[in-house]
Amino acid sequence: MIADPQSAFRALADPTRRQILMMLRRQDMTIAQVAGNFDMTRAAVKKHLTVLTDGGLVTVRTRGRERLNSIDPQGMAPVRDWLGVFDAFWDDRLAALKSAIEEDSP
Amino acid sequence: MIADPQSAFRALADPTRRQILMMLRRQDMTIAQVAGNFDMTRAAVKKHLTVLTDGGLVTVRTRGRERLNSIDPQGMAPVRDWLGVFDAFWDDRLAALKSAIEEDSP
DNA sequence: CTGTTTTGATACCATTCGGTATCGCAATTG
DNA sequence: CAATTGCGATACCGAATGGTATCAAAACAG
Repeated sequence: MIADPQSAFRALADPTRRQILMMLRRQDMTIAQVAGNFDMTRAAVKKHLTVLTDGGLVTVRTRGRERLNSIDPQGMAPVRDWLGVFDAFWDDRLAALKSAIEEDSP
Repeated sequence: MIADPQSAFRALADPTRRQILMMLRRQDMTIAQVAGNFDMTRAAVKKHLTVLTDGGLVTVRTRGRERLNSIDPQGMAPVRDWLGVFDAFWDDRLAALKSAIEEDSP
């Protein structure tokens, strides 16, 4: 049984959130730091970060009055697992294509 | 340069659409066939299929008055490519975690 | 040709979503 | 203590989204 990927897929569907993930890849950041890189209010960024944490892609740890956001390395596992189902599909398709070609040219 | 994954991520964000992809994995289907597996109107399913084709995940071919929907094997490439950027990140993180643990318990 | 079937297109509705404005709270700093 | 700083929470707004109902068009059957 694999985890429900819905919240993760939902989190990845917004370009701003994917951009935030790209930023967090380099270093952990506070909300204010993240917001400094966007033309939107801190509250809006906070909402995006909430969606990302709900999706399991980001974790938060408190340090004094700061809240550091970091990527959760395990977060994309449900997404990868779901997409992995299609690997077999690709293989099947290609195999079918291959045998079709082989039967065409005996 | 990799393709913009926005439309594909958008398409994958809805559970109904992911379910449709799972169904199309087994066989190509008309809109009516797909709609037969859901408790919603054909028009609603048609909208989902439009989002899926916009995302490059599904292609349509006309056969008589039927419109057969099939999965596009190349459609998920932009998504995979985008996610791939985080592979190196995972490795780095896990390596850092591993060495941190090893340094903690000698 | 007439009627049925499969589909596309549109108008419309309720909900969700991305965003701002604003308030209040906790932690540092003077 | 008071002032500042960083953050969370909420109410509110416009736009997008998921869904229905409905109509028109194309392809096949009789």
